[in-house]
Amino acid sequence: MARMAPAARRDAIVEAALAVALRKGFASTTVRDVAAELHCSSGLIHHYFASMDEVLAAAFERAAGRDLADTEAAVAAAITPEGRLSAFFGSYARADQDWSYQLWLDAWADAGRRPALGDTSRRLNTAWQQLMVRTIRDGVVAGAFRCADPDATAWRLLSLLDGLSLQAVAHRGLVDRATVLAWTIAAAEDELALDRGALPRPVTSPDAG
Amino acid sequence: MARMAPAARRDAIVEAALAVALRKGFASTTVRDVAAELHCSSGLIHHYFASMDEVLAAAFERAAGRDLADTEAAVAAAITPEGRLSAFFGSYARADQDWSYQLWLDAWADAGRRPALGDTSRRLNTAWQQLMVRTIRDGVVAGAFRCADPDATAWRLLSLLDGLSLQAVAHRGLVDRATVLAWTIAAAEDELALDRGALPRPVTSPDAG
DNA sequence: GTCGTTGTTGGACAGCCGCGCAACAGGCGT
DNA sequence: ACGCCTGTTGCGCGGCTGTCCAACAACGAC
Repeated sequence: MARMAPAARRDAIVEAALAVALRKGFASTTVRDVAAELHCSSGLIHHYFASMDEVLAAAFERAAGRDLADTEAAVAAAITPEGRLSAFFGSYARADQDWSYQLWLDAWADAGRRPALGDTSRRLNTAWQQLMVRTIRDGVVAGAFRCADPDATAWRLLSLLDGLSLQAVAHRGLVDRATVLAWTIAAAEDELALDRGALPRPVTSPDAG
Repeated sequence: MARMAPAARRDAIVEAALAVALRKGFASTTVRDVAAELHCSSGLIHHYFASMDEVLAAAFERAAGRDLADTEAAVAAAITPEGRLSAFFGSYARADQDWSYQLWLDAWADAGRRPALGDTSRRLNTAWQQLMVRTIRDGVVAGAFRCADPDATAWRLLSLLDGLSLQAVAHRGLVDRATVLAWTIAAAEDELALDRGALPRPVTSPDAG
């Protein structure tokens, strides 16, 4: 493999680790997988990271951070409060993100056993909830929503979304993705004192496989 | 290790696997761990189970099945439809059950990677949902609840409960257990066209640790 | 052009993993 | 008391893992 600047190489490693993790899951991503993805030797990974754990932690942070940024961008791009909230849900429940959501399942399961991963997971989960809190607050200020406790409402909607998504991903087919989205949006309409149908249904790609 | 009757030995293996899994998670529970827990040889486990996946599935089935039976008993013991539904929530969200819920997190995360565990998880999750469906239907027949689609309502309430419980267990302290219970009960009152406060608040033990 | 720094290699290593198997031993029917 | 049945052993296999390291090569400094 061609010689690279340290920063760029480090970046490429994280990116390759993420690509593999998205394909075959967090738990079974190995040093050799990452090396193969990068077409480099396995030793190179350890030249930049003290341990495989660090590689995976960096990959998780990047994946989750990127998803959050995507959702933030989708929310910011919408114009009305209703559109912003729908953009949040639509971005969160994207059909092509099964493996991305699997990363979260892994993180939640291991949070209690691996402190570093647990901290990252807690931090990013809270960031997601706070993004929804801001979206709701803006809507309340604009007079579009009515909500007594945006913080609590955000936790409830996010938890409903997580709980339903969990079934869709872990038990494929038990609950389908379009239903997850429709139910969550309906719940949001109830929480925010909106008429049924007030929140636009985001366009989603069809289920894969 | 002393000779045992096949049924008893099989039982002991499942119990040992469960003990280990509670300590270190399904993903990193190995044949040798279980053998050590039982003070027997690793070969013995494979004399009773075709694969490690089956051992873990059996262990999870036992733990989750026990919880389900407990909840069924609690539901059956209550008299009014409102009492039965509250008993369901109270039993599900018992404060001393962090370890039990951790098993569910592990099972959901590994469901996509271990077929037998995935099947068991799916089956028990559905059984839980069906228990809530029956509880709701009985209440509708008795005239206590109003619900157009008990099946959908059960999935929504269960998913909200799971999503909130997930935060309580994985990110200890972010959401506390009493809040999880209160929010879920309030959501149930909305779903079933009940007045606020119509569902009795179950008594729960205080948070541990 | 030469040298030194450093990104990169690829194999060695010890330690796990699930699984299978031949041998051992305890209890039961006879 | 004998022999059979079967629960039990513990080692070995192939394959995988993370980690380490001596050798190699590309690039910049001088």
